Amino acid sequence: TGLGRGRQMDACFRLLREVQAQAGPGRGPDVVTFNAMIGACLECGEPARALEVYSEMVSGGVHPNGHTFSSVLRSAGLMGDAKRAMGLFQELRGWGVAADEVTYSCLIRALAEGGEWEAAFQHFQDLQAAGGRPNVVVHNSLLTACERSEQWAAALQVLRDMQSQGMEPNNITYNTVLSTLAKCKRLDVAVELFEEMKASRSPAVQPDLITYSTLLTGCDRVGRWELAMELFQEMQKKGEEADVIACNALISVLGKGGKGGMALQVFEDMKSMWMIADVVTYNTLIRALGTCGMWEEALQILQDMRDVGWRPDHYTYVAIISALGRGRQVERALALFQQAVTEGVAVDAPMYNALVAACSRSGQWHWAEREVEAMKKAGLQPTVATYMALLDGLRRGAQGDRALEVFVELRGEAIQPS
RNA sequence: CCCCACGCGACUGUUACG
Repeated sequence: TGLGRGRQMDACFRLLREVQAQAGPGRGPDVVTFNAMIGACLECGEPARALEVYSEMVSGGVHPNGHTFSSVLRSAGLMGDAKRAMGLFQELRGWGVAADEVTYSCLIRALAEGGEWEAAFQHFQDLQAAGGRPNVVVHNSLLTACERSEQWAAALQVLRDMQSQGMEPNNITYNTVLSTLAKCKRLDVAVELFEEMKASRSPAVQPDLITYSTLLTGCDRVGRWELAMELFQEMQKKGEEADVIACNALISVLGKGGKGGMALQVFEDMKSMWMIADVVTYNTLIRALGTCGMWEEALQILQDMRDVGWRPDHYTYVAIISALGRGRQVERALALFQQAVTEGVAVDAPMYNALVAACSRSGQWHWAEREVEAMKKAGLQPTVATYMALLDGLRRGAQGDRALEVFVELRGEAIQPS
């Protein structure tokens, strides 16, 4: 466990093998040993290896227990593998292990990550039907399932059910519902719920830093930067100290609102508050500036980012290429794309899409065509966004016939036109 | 033998490709 927390996976495995080598009658790795190993794999961000250890454990005749299953269910969740999670839950039954609240929260969480919100509800109801009384955490996990699958009405219903059953929702409960509403662009409902939190008599329910950040994201989704600013100030007035995540969310919403200058100001304020701007901050700011047409400033921020020692990642490149595209700076966009390749940053569809869009916006439809070809050659399937960017270029270049051909082509690739 | 202790598990926010 200690080695796992210290991200020393290899050392964990060496230790496990050592224990196995010294195994004798009544001596050797037991459930707890294996559970600790599985937990260490999770700690190190290796859910697949966690599942391998589990297989090794059961094939070695060691009986898994409840802890084992919660960990392997979490592993399946991290891999977004709902099927596997359901299979593991069956295995738990086969071993005669009792499923408790932790087991259910992990199972529901795994189903959530796999997008299987209906299955999550099904298991939740099974638990209730079996006479179980899911606790707050299990409810919150179910809400996470709603959040991931963007089921805001279901999420609200879960909250109301909790209240009518006399179960005390906590901040996490409210924040998860708010996040669902934000994702579904229901800021109106979110604000109502926020008011409900403020009016709550429960000490466990009071808007916190996460509540405010969630609302900022909600504002971002619907382009309400003024409200976002108000909320941010209200938060500070209440003594909640803004963190990097909240500032990043604020920068994002300001960018979408066309307030590049204000976004830059937030960035400056962060520095004066000794806050460490992280990679997300830089990426968000670059995107914000790009959205506002401020590509020169965006390039400057990219430089600053490097100067302070951050490595641009693929979000950075997508943001900067798209910023340059908006500024009709194709050559620069192409150069930066090349740089991404040189630096070993994974080139994916979004990056090509931004590049194709940059070509198109600059009126270089034949370059756009060339990049789409390059994309295919790289083994990447063009997406709707790719075709939209390409069609935009053909439209600008008055290439009607070619546009029709491309349209037929995309239909043939079973791409759903918007 | 009993009691106790120790070791393993769960929930919320930030950068969406056109």
